[in-house]
Amino acid sequence: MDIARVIVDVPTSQTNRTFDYKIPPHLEGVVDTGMRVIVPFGPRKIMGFVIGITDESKHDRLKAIGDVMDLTPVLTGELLELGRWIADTTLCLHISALQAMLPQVLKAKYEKEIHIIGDREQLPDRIQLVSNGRGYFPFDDVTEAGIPYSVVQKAMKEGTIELRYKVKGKETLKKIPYIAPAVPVDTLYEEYEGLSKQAKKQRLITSYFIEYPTEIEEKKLLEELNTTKASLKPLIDKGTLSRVYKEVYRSPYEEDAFERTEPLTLTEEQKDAITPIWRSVTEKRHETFLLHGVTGSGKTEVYLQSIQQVIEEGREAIVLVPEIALTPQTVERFKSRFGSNVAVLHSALSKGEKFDEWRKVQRKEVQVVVGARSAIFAPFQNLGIIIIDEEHETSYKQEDHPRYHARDVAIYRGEQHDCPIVLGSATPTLETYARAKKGVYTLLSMTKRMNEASMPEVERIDMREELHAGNRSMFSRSLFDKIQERMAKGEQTVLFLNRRGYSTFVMCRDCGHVSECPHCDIALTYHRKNDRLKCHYCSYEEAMPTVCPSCESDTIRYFGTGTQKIEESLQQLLPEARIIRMDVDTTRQKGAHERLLTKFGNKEADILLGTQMIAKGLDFGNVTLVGVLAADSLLHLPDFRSSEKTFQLLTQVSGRAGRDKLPGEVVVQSYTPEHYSIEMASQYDYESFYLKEMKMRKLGQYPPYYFLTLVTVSHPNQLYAMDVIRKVVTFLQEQLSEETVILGPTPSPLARIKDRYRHQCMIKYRNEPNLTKVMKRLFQLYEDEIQNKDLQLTIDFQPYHMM
DNA sequence: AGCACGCCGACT
DNA sequence: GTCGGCGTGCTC
Repeated sequence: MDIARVIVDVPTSQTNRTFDYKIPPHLEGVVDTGMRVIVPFGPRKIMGFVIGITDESKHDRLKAIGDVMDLTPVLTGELLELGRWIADTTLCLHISALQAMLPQVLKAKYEKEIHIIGDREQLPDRIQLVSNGRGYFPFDDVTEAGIPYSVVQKAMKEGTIELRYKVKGKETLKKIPYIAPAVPVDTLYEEYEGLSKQAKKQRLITSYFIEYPTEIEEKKLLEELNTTKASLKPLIDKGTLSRVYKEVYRSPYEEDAFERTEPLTLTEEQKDAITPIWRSVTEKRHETFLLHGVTGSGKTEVYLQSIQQVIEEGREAIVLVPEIALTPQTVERFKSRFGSNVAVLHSALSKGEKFDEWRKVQRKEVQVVVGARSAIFAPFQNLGIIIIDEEHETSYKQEDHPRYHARDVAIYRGEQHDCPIVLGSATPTLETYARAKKGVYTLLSMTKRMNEASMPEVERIDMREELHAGNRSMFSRSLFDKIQERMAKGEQTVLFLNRRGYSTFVMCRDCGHVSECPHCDIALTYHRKNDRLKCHYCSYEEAMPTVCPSCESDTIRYFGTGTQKIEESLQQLLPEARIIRMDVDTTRQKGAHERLLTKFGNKEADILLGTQMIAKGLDFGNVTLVGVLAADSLLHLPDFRSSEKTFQLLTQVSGRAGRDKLPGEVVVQSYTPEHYSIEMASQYDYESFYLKEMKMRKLGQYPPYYFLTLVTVSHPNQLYAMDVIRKVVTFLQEQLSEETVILGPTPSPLARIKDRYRHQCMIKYRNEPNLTKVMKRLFQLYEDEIQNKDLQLTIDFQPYHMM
């Protein structure tokens, strides 16, 4: 058993297989599956994952593993299996699947260096110059100096220099210095006696360690004894004391800052919901639950007490929360129940912080992880439950490689660990609800809000009538009156504006010219910070024009997110109102999101005006009015899920009103208030919406009746891309069944990105058991063009965005 | 992906 | 002759 099977860190289809390496004697018993190793690969050295250990190989003349990068495996056996499964089902490279399961800092970095090994005198002058006396230096220095590679090559042949490849994978552990006595107490006494009378501080320090002969954090020691490093240094130099660095966790959340909460008494509904979950936990049985509970019905308490049960049984829990809802408020609810038994993983943490939280899991220091999508890969070995809150959120699907859906991964892991999965939502996706109705998932319903609160009354306003009545503002008369009422009573209002299309673009008012990216078919976005225009898809940037590039008029200006405009007009109508605006502009800064919410929570404002980001998780008791300014802005997008998204958003937003004792009220403005998604959302009638929408989906042959798969082809040459997609469609028509529908080929909605033309086709099918196999063959068919002709082919199973 | 190797046209 | 540009093939 001295051969390791390794997946190498070379993301291309040609190396998408294992490579065998000999385990050298000094690493025998050290190398283990799931470890990262450094291996020679051609002339260089690269990182690889050991996915198996055997005693035979088809290859003779194996190279040996260079070194290990981990002392304990970073991937468990189960995660290695999961990686293979993700690669198989989403058709991504095996290495990409493995990398996706680990924190960013564990990704290897590579350095190429030139080492001088021969006589310096014999070095070519130009290299001599670059070396500047150094024994080795980065390879890039040579390239930057404009020295041709042949010069390097020659020097290598002559034996004066050598190329060395380095793999850097040292994750940055945060270390802080501790001071400890380096000699026994008796010796400390002697040292103390030997110190001169003038060395007051040194005597003080020594006497401290005579009294407490254990290690102490350097900072604390110096503070306590009111001294500085200067007096510590001679003691360390003499060898009386020693400085040791100890690893610490970067702690984004101070543990003791959370007041502990006790489990609340469950309502009847909550009890009914939690009992089957508990049963499944104790019986160690995999089962997927859909916890369908109206906003404010206390889903979180059900999660918390389910987790409690899991912890008591000595097992572990993963809680997924949408990125946008992963606010300190959410985290606090888990931290205050389970304290330091919780690790938190989300994008707002620095890479180092994420790694530290991940390591708490790896070292079995916590039993609970709360995090966004990628937290589903937490390396627990004894999972007792996986909870996915706000199951309908689209952020659970990763949009680039690997294109996995956290829900699918959760169910896969649940099967492996024989544990339940809980999908929670007030507005489940139709796919999920349909499965619950079919009995694939177990449906648990909670229809009442806690503390007897009723759902706020919703008033639908027809903005067409407002217009007829001569009101041309963004605010209906009713909404405006109600805002004023709240202000008079000292209560608060949340105003919600759906963003449509792209945030801030630049348009000429004279000729309608819109500044677009020269490399992509998309409008440029205005960045106020440096007064420049930027492309969101490539890194293109240009200065904000002062006159229109097309007609030279000076009426060119940028159009804000809408929230800005509304803020201005609202301020005009209500000069005394204190308004907080939350959108991409005001929350770009780190921590701004939280700061604004705290401000609003402290009642330092009357109105909170914002986009999507305020739809979730806000829980302010003093908010008694919620206004939706343009409910139909999502509705007319060319997306078969637009009705569903509208329903979800309206329900979500309405749930923000009247969370506490005060009754809430909701005003929904739209130009089509009679649309079923708006009407049924205002009546909180999920069931009717579901039935109606299912009919629409059936008619349109959309999910959940049909599955979708999107195939996109891109290439710098448009004709070439079109030619390929046409052939792809022909191929698919031959390979797939009669009933399967292929739409297209068509240009993608974003027809050009980074100077690449994009064409797509959509596959709609009911039953296509061999689809993955067919798609694999499709990849093989174009392997050469992908490798050598700059062709890109992407396949997205169950796409969320049709781009 | 990188890198070597080989073939080609284009320069000092 | 040597420099750089690309196409091709390989990495245990």
